[in-house]
Amino acid sequence: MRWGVEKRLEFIEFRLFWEGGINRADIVDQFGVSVPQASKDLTLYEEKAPGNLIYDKSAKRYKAADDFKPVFMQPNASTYLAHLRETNGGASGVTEAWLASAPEHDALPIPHRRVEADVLRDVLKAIREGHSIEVFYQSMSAKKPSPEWRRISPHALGNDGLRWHIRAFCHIDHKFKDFILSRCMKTRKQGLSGASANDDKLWHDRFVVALAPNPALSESQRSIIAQDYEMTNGRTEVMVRKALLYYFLKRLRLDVADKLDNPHEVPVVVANRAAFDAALAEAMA
Amino acid sequence: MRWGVEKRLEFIEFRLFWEGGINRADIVDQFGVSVPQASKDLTLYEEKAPGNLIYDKSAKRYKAADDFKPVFMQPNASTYLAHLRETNGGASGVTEAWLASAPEHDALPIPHRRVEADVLRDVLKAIREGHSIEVFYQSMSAKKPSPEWRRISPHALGNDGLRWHIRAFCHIDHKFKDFILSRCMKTRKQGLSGASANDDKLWHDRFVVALAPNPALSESQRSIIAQDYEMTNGRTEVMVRKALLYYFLKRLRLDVADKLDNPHEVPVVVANRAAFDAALAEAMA
DNA sequence: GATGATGGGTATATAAACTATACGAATTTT
DNA sequence: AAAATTCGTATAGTTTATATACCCATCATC
Repeated sequence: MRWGVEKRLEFIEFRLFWEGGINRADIVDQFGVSVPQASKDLTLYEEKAPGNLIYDKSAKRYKAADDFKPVFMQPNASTYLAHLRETNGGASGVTEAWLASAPEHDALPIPHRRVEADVLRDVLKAIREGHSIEVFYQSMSAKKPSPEWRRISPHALGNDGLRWHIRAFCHIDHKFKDFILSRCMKTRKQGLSGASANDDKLWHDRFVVALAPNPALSESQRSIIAQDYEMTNGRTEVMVRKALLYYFLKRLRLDVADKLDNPHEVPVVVANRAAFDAALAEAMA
Repeated sequence: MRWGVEKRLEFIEFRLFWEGGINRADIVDQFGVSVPQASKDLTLYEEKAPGNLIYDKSAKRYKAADDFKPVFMQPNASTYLAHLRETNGGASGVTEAWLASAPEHDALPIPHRRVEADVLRDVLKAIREGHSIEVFYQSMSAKKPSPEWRRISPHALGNDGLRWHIRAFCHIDHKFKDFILSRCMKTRKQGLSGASANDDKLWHDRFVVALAPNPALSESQRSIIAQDYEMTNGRTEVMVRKALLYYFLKRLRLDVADKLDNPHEVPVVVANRAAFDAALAEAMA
């Protein structure tokens, strides 16, 4: 079966599962095929996935059968929700509007300067080809009130939950650091790499964070949290790169749990705190 | 031009821009077309976007010209980064692997129970068709140590930055509330809606949060933050639904800024704090 | 400096996919 | 009862893609 046909069948199934029904017109709109072709696609889908399709004459619409069994996709809530989130942001670029009758929804607005496509493209190239590059970077350091050109040897990208960083060797400070992608305004001439990606110990080393339900919670609440995090024996372990450990602490509000927050707002605490603090100190050095 | 052809040209352009080069083999792998067809596609691309394509005989690979000008897509860093993030999570479902030579990357792991696809599907249906539904829900309330069936009339989905909520009228408490999607284990019989979506005042009302650079920062740092957030006159305004206001506070760590964090970790503070607190109190009532 | 492997281009005949157009049937709206 | 909508399907013709074949350039290896 050709790629285009396969995609259309996948689309039919996606709509059936997530939105409950589909039309010839939906297919025509999405793929720009003719009406007879859309008919054929629906017939073909019925052939490949017998019993999934029921035509509701009254609604003039195909509906998913009660015992609907997907064959062209694995229904995955995360995927659907990711699509939904993209819908929000607008400007989708490559992605299609697979979601027609999306529910009303909203995500927390995270205000931020946007990343320049050309900058990202050049950084990706430097990572791929293993060379250094100069970025016109706005540091937060008090000594550097205006942006300046800095040579870096990038080797990876990291996301701290709110924004993306470039993980790179800094040719000025002679060590590996994070550079916030949105603070890179321009790039210019490439050069030789200043360090091997393998030498970035904090990036490659991971610390195993042990999380346990907040002891300030009642026993029944703790057991709920244990289920929520799919814990075994009241523990769950999360591998976190040492370079991301600090952000992990902040994002999950693990630092304020016992001080400020209502216990039920901080569901989990770090169980191996001593080791965690040691690893964090190492990462911050 | 047919949809399939268009997609392949878009793919060629995507790879050229973000990964710097493309091969016949890439097209064959991605779309399952024959080798001669991939050749024709590349020729066609050159026709439609003259000058973008340069064949590097030595690397045996088409490369993007220096003055590459995309015609089939708008290069958008957010889109690329969203793709990258999906790569991390695995289990992509519908999305394709447009990224071949993705850079090394990692996102902060956010541990959580996964959402059941069937539950989400049923909730979406209830929202779409405007009826109520029973969910087997694990509340955090101390009075309800084990999950129980609750009838809700959902009307929207909300994301607090870490997880998705159902925004719904609760038939037990007779008010609109958030239900954490991953804590809904099962669903069962539909019923009549208990309230109109329009009556959810906290969902529809938005509060305009005024953000300003943290005054604890130096002047030069404040101006950097102002650029970062694309502020005008040292202010930026963010519209936040009152139902999400509390999460906004927590997620941006606006509550701990002055108490716990190093100023340069909390770049912005709320400028209209009195009004903010009033709106928050209203939302929490 | 011949040899083979690899990656690209192209020609031909054939097959599959798709369009345009047309017409008929079932159902709902007016 | 008439009009509109949505489906299905048939026909003839076009476009797209395949399979197969053969040629060319570059590069690594012997």
